[in-house]
Amino acid sequence: MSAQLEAATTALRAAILDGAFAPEERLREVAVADALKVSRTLARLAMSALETEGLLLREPNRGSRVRAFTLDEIADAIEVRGELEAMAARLLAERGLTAEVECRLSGCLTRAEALMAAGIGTPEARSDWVAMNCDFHAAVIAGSGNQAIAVAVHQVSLLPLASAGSIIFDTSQAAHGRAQLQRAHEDHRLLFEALLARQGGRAEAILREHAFRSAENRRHNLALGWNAGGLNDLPGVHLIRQSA
Amino acid sequence: MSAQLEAATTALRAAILDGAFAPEERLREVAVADALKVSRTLARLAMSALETEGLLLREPNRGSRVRAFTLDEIADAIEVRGELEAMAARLLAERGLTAEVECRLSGCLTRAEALMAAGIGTPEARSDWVAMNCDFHAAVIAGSGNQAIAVAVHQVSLLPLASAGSIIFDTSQAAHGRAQLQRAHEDHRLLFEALLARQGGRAEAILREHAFRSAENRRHNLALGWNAGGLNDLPGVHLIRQSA
DNA sequence: AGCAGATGCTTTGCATGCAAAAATCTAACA
DNA sequence: TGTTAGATTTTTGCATGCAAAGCATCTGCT
Repeated sequence: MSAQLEAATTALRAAILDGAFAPEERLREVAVADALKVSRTLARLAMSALETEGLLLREPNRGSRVRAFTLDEIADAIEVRGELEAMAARLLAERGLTAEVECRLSGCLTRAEALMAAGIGTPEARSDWVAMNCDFHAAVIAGSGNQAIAVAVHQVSLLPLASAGSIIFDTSQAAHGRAQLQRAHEDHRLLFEALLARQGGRAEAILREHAFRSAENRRHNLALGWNAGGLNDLPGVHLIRQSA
Repeated sequence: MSAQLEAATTALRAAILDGAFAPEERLREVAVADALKVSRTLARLAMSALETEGLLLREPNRGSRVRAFTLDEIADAIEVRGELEAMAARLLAERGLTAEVECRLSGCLTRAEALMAAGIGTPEARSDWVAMNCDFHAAVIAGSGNQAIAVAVHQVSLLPLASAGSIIFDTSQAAHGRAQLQRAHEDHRLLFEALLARQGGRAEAILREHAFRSAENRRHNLALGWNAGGLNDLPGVHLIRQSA
C-alpha cells in the first residue's frame, strides 16, 4: 500500500469512526473522493481496503455502506482477543521469558504504577495508560513466538472498540473507574509473576479472566453511554441495539 | 468485489498455490495481467487482495513477491485455529446444542463412519472426508454464536495448508494414515458427546488436543513430503526450511 | 386508476495513458 | 580494475475517460 493510499485510507477510516457518515448510509465514490480531496481511484481503493477490514459492506454494483455494530459483536471480539492472548501467555510461560520481554513487561508495570500514583485524570495520562496497555499486551503476543496469534489478534482488533488500544474511561464515577484500572494493573502484575514462574496454566487463566471482565466492562460502559446518548463523545462508532 | 475481479483473484491465488511462481520471485503487474488475460488494473487489484490475504508481500514502489512459509508457521496457524475452535466448542457446550446444530454434527459423524467403512482409498472418498471435516468444524464455530471466532478462524485459515479443508493423507503408510483418521473421528465423536452433555471444559480440551495433534501430524506429513521432494504433488505451497 | 414497459440519468467497474520512482546499464575517472 | 555518477529503461502509482449496470421517472395501455 502506497503512501498516498495509506493516507487516504487512514483519513477515511477516521472519518467513519468519527461518525461522519450515518450508519447504513450509502457511500458514493465521488462523495468520498471530494471529502478526502483525492481522485476517484484512490477513494475507491481506500473503500476497498476498509471493506476488507470489515468497516464497510459492499454490494456488487451498488457501492458501499458503513457497517453498524452491536454491543454483543464488540464484546465477542474482545473475548476472542482475550482467548488468543491467553494462549500467547501460556506459550510464553512455557518457553520462558527472554530478558528483552521481561524488561518490556516490567517496564509497563512501572509505567502503570507511576500513572496510577499521579492520577489518571488528564487526557495525557489516559493516553499514556492506553499506550502502556497496548505495549503490555503486544509484548505478551510477540513473546509467545507464534506469529499466527498476532495475525488473528490484529484481525479481531479491527472491530471498533475491540482493540487493547481502545479503553473507555468511566469518568462519571471516578471511584468505579479507578477500581477498574487498579484491577487491570493487578492482573498485569499477577500475570507477570506467573510468567516468571513458568506457570502456563495460571497465566492463561489470568489473562482469559482479564479479557472476559474487560469485555463485560466494555459492554457496561458502552451501554451506559448508549443510554445516556453520549456515545458521540467516544472515538465514535456506529452502534445499533443488539437484536436479542 | 466484483465478479471479474473475483475471478481474477481466484485464478491468481490458484496459480500461486500451484507454484506457478517461484518463491521470492518478483511479480510484475504486466506479467500477471498477461498470464490472467486481464487488464493491468484487474491484475493489480487481485494482487492487492492477495497481499491482504498474506499470500503476497508488497514493498512500496517495488512490487510484490510471493511469500514463502515455514513448517512452523503452518503448524502455528493450525494451533491457533485449534484454540479458537476449542473456545467455540466451549461456548457451544455452555449455550447448548440447537436441533439444527445437533443434526448437522451427527450427520457429519454418520458420513464419516460410512466413509471409513467403505475405505478412503479413492480421491473422491478423500474429498468427501475433507468436506465432512470442514462441515463439522464449521458447525461448531457457527453454533458458538460468536461471530468474531469465525472471522479469526477465517484469517488464520488463509495460510496455505492451515485450514480444516486441507488434509494431507498419508498414503505411503496406509495403516498409519488410517489410524490418524480413526483417531480424528473418535475425537469428533467424543466432542459431540461432550457437547450434548454440556461439558464445556471437556469439549474445549478435546478440540484443543485434536488440533494440537493435527498440527503435529501436519508437520510430520509435510516434513515427510519435504524430505521426499514430493511436495509438488500437494495442493502446492512454497515451503522454506524452518530457520531453527 | 393501476400496472407494465421504456427511456434517461446516476453510479459503479474497468481500461488506458501519463508521470514519477526505481532498477539497470554505461561510461568516465581514480 | 574498481567505483561512482549520469542516463536510459523498466515498472509502479495514480488520474481520467468510457462503457455497462442500476435506479427512477414517465408514458402508454388495460
